[in-house]
Amino acid sequence: MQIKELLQQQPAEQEVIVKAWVRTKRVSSSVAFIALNDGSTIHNIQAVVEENTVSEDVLKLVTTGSCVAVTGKLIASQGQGQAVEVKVKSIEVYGTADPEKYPLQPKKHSLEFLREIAHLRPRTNTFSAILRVRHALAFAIHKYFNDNGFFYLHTPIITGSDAEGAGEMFRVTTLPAINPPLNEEGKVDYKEDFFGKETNLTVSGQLEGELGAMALSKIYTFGPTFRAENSNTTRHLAEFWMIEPEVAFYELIDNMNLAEDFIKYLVKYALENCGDDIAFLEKRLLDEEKTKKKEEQSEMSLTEKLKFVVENTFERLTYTEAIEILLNSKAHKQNKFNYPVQWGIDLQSEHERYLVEKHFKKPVILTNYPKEIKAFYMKQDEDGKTVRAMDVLFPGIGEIIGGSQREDNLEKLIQRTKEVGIPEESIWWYLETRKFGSAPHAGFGLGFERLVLFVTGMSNIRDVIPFPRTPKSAEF
RNA sequence: UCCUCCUUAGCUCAGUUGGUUAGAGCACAUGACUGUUAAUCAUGGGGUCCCUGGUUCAAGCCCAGGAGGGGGAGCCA
Repeated sequence: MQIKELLQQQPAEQEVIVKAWVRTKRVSSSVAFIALNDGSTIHNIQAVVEENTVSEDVLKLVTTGSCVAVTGKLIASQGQGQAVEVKVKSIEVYGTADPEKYPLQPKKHSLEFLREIAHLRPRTNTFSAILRVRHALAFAIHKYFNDNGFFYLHTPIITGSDAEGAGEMFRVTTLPAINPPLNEEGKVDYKEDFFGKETNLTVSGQLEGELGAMALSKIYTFGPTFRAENSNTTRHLAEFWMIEPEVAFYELIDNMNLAEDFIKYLVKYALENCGDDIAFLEKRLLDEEKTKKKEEQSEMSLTEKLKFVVENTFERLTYTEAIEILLNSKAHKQNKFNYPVQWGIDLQSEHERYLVEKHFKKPVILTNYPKEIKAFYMKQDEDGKTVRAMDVLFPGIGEIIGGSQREDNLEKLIQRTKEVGIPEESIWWYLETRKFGSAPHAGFGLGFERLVLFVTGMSNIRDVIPFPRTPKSAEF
């Protein structure tokens, strides 16, 4: 039985076996207490070893980090702090952990240090809580879509199109790194490569997702995504997970409604199903906040923040309206922005942060951006200047969703590909969806780790994925 | 990639103006203690001061280069 279940049992001296890792051991002359955790819950179960039940030699091997199977009786706890505990009959040690060498101590460790021991950090309270929340959110994503008539479409991880324009790509090749075959021009001859052409890891499943939506109407993808950008920030990974719904017959407004409903559902699901873990993370956050200056401390606790998102509507406004607000802001008038504000600029983090954290103090959906700063596939507005793009901006995280209604008019789409320099033949299959039975449709990409960041209240994206891949870092 | 800060015991960090044998808390080991909650108390062991080179009678401290890490920016999800 897992500890999560055991802690909910009525203690009636029934025999139980607990297989778990030792968190701490406290010994006095006649009794020893062992805190055990198997990752099923944030809570430990306490095993009580009374004198002469377990040999000294065995008890000596029970140290922080070791793995044991404890057999005993489940009884009501005599001490404070827990309802039940295990009165130990015997202990089998599965694996020892030399206390001189085991890096996790029963004390607070810095997140930076834990990142260096990513193979062991799931054994800490903080990371096991994060991983359970991460799981719950992933499950809720599938549940939401399934319950709403969406089909899970598996888009390829290896792609032959380099036209998505979402960022630098990782090359996939079986050609030798030294002396690869060359063509007549002296360049690498990809005709000799495994796929007979240049291939990369996907930067987005969207283009293929659209193909699915043009047949199944409502699809979503949820898979790993790769960007070879040299990004060194708290919100970027080289390998991350992205959710991309794509829906036929949806226009921008439907897309916004979906995005808002979807996020609220996920946050609510976490609140309802991960209460213990979120409570733990909230406490952790509170301790951390205490070390900060007063003005930097957040006004809301983690739970309050999550409830606030669930209970309030997201602010919706156009890019043009956002620029107006920025131009009329004190920050702009007092020259506080590092980047000047003007219609046509790509909004900088400081601008987004002003809108979300200072002006509206809630999630914001920005729409109808200038076409020059957005992707070629976004549907052009009637004014010829803007496109039906939408970004969902969250406090502390920035862009959590980027999406749009797609251009469904073949001529207009071809014209845009020409303007931005994408060769038609490289995405002929994408263009054909507009040639045969085209339909209005829309979709978006949600950064999974950014969502997990928000729900857990963590601040570095490397701490919400088990094994982060970032520039110069792919250990584990 | 740019800006900025950091690197001293297993962990978190202190280390004065460059000056003898580099410190603390926690962890760990040993002992004490009839029920603890990251137990408590006592004692003890533990150091390539990130690396390379330089300045100096003398470098953890100053200078140059490099490596690793944090935070911010850009790119985006």
